[in-house]
Amino acid sequence: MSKNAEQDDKKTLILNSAEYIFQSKDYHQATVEEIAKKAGVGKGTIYQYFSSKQDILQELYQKGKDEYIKRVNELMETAETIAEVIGEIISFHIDNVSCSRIMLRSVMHSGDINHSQFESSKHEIEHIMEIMWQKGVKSGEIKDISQEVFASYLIGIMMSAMVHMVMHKPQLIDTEKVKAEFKQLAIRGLCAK
Amino acid sequence: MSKNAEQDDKKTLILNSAEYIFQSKDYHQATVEEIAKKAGVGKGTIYQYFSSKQDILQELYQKGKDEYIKRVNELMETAETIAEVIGEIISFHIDNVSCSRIMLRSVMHSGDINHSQFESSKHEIEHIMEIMWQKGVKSGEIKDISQEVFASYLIGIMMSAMVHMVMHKPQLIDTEKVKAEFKQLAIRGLCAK
Amino acid sequence: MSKNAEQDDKKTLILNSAEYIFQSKDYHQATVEEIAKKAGVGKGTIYQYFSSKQDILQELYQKGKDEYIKRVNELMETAETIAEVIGEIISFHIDNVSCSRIMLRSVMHSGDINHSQFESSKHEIEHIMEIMWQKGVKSGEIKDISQEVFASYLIGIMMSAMVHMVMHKPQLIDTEKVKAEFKQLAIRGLCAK
Amino acid sequence: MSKNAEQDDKKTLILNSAEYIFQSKDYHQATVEEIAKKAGVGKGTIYQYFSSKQDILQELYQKGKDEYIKRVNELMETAETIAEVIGEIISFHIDNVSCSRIMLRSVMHSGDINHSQFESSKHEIEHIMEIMWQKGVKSGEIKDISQEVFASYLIGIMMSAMVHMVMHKPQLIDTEKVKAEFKQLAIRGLCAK
DNA sequence: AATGAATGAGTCTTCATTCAT
DNA sequence: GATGAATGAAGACTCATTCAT
Repeated sequence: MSKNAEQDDKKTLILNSAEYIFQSKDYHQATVEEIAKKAGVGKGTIYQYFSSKQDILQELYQKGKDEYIKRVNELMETAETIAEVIGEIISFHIDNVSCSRIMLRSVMHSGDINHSQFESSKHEIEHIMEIMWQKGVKSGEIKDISQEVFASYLIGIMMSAMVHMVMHKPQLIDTEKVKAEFKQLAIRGLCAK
Repeated sequence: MSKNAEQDDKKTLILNSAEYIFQSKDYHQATVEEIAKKAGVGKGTIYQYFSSKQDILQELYQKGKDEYIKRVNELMETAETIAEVIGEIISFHIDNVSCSRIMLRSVMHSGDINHSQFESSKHEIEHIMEIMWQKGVKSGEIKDISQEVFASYLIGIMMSAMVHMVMHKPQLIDTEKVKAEFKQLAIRGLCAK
Repeated sequence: MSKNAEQDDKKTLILNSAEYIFQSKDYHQATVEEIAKKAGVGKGTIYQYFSSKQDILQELYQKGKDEYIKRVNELMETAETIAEVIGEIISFHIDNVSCSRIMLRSVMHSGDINHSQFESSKHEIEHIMEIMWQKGVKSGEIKDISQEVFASYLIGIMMSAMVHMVMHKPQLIDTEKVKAEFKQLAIRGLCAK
Repeated sequence: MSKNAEQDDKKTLILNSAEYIFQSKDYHQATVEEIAKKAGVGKGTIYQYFSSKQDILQELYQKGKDEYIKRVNELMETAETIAEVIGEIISFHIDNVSCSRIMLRSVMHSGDINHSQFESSKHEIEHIMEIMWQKGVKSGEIKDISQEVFASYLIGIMMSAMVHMVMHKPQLIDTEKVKAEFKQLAIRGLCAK
């Protein structure tokens, strides 16, 4: 394995550890030491891969958002209707709770995330949603919903799916049934018959 | 003004100041000194009305939740259909962004709020949603949505509304138009024709 | 009752309250509020009779010491032998534990007491002990003990008595028996046969 | 020097610094910052070796008491008479003023020391004094002093030796002469002829 | 004169970050 | 490169003291 690959491995290791810790703890409640311990490295090592604690959150957020955007773009290319796209996005959120959680946190304490970075990814997400909205309007699926409300609504549905997963014990949830219900709700709301 | 009223005034003053600060800042990012300064009182004064920083958050949360439950109960008594109830709830959230924000924060860092208090109010909210759901099922408005998903969805709509208010500059929003759109989305999603 | 007498009463009230509190608590652990509450007066009232918290301790110490010096001087005039004087002093300490306690505290954290005041009362006590020592040497009761050690020893005996009273539950102590034993110890030690 | 030894060194360094500070200041008057400065380390370093300010006092007390008990036990094994033991203990106290001081403080503000720890060491000391008393009674040295008073007396003598050292400038004291006098006093008091 | 609400200086304690090994 | 001991800035909280009523 090359030098570079090794480095990437350790960085990923720390990032995964941070993701795990941030799942149960606030950014301010999680300590760098804790993240280091979970990753099985020394506290100082963290600072060889990240310039600060903030930076870990930034990269985590960036990574999550990039994967997300990529995924949604793929969906948009293959899907016929936006009903289908929305259905897939909801599935994605239910299957990847931790990803949603990070994104949700970002909205809440955007203070912890570099402002300009937050703004730029906000635009990125708004852009993708604009495209979805245009597609829906063109296909006749969306009739009476403004672009702005469409975007907020979609985010809210994702949040509610996430809240659902967080509030109920995972083992008691029939994931497939929940996915189906949420899809129906979302699509029925958006797409006027 | 009586002694008691004065005391309530100062407590309310601090509570309002805290509410304002917590709007733009995380619990951990907001400092007691900051809250005091915003309220125009000394640091020590805070501790005459609250036992700790946590206590401020608790009371804020409690107050917000109590007002909310009271409001929803009132709505349920007067409204004819749950469509109407839901419409009013959405209006409420759009008009009282800070209230939603506090509630949303509670879900995110429930760690900052006394656990048993959080659990008990979770039950309270679940209970009220159960009643709404039953009402909707009885009236035939809700047909194919399970109670759990109904609750999560409703929370999601509220979040959507909140996200919308947070993401866009208040002065650029046509509040009444936004309300109408969100109501339509919610009711169309929930209430099968 | 005259104005002056009333004033003295309230001052004494506070002083007694402070004495009671300082019995179970350190100077720094006892709060002014606590002393006020015990005395049944407002916190602010304390500052009408004392310039500071320190001042309360000073006066308490002064009062205790003055009473003590007065008492010992009386004893010296009436007693025939210093054995008798010492016996009476020990009785006094066993009967007035709180007084001893204050004095002992003074030695320990002399930092809490105004330095020059402490020095001056130290001299006062040394002076009275010098007189006792001279009396004992003259009467032949003391033969081979230097004046300095005599003073320290006497203080030690008092401390012993106090420690005894502090360490054992008061109700389990046969006060008269304890007095007799301590007297015997002290006199036998000091007064060579 | 090994890692472990280094660590012990720094802990000891802090402990010594604290011992020095507590000599002239009350527990509450001494600040952690002061202890750190005296030890030549940062404030934060203290908390790598001690969990709290209290913990420093506890360890200091524990250490002093352990050394003391060990020393007295050694003396009891080698000494022929308890007169000899007592003499040695007095010498020890005069030579180790700071140790006595810590012990004396413990009696005074036992509130600053963990209660159960205080109780357990009280029993330890009482136990050792019980053995001394039994030895003295068996050898005929102690005739008419009860065990409880014997213990208090011995503690008092130690205190008086300590007070003597504290009250007089060290350089003006003829240590050997003082030791001899205190021994004579103590033994003559306890051991009836 | 009496009060207690208001205050902020002073403390302990935490934790992100640095740096010598 | 990896480490974790050392650090001090920052923050919650206490309490003696003041002062308006």
